[in-house]
Amino acid sequence: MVEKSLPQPTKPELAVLKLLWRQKDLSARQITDEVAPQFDWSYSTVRTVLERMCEKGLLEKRPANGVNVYAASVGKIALLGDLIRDFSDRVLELDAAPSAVMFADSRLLTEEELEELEHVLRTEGR
Amino acid sequence: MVEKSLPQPTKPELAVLKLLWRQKDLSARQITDEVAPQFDWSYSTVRTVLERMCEKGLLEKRPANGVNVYAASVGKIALLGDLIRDFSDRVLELDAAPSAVMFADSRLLTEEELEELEHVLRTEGR
DNA sequence: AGCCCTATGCGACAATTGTCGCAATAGGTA
DNA sequence: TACCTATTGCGACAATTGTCGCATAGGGCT
Repeated sequence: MVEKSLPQPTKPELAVLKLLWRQKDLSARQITDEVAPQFDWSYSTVRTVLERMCEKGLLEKRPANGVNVYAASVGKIALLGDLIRDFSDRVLELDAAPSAVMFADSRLLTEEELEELEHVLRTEGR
Repeated sequence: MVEKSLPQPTKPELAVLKLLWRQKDLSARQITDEVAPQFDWSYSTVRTVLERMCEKGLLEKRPANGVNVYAASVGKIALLGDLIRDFSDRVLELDAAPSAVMFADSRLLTEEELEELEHVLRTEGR
């Protein structure tokens, strides 16, 4: 099967994704309220970023209740797996991707997700 | 003391740094021979990247034997420490930076360097 | 001294990212 | 229905990165 390579998100893009992994279908306004403070961004800026993320296939936009809401279109585990592999490979030059137990206390992952991640790191291995 | 924040190198920049950590004072030609194949870059491109890295303070250029040679001006451990902290913090949202034993089989580090890294990860912690 | 090859300094251009503002429109409310 | 406010679709511009090519200056060899 074809391995689609996820685009590597920039810092703000990752922040948006994290938010949308927690709560999906948020409006631009809601997203702004959450992430703009951290980056010191205006509403306009956030909207542009959202738009571009849609073009890149990171998000999906859908009208609901009169406003557009956004949802992540890449999975959390899949993307994290990719990022971890890239980091361990390209930056650290490790022979094997680290085991997911290393991330046990990550605020991003539940128990199940951790196992899923472990699996991804093993199989998609390389 | 002032903590100077190292610039985050791009992928090709990191590749150049890795090379120069192994062998310092290489000419643009030598660097090209090493890294260009991986990125499929021309000599010109590599030179531009080197020049820009100097401007950013990642490298230093010095004439030697009639040609310019480049050397890394950021330390390997310092930069890796920064990258690891950023990744564990911003991407993985771990409470504590991982211990360096995790990188024991990194092709980049000797025993001593590993200890040094451990130290950096502990102290500069946060 | 003259020539040739290589290195260097510079300039150029496209794509991506960071960062907004504006004019028009759609929804909700008086 | 008329108005007010929030949303949207666009367009714009600067900085960074990716990606070279060219014209000139330097060194070494004959």
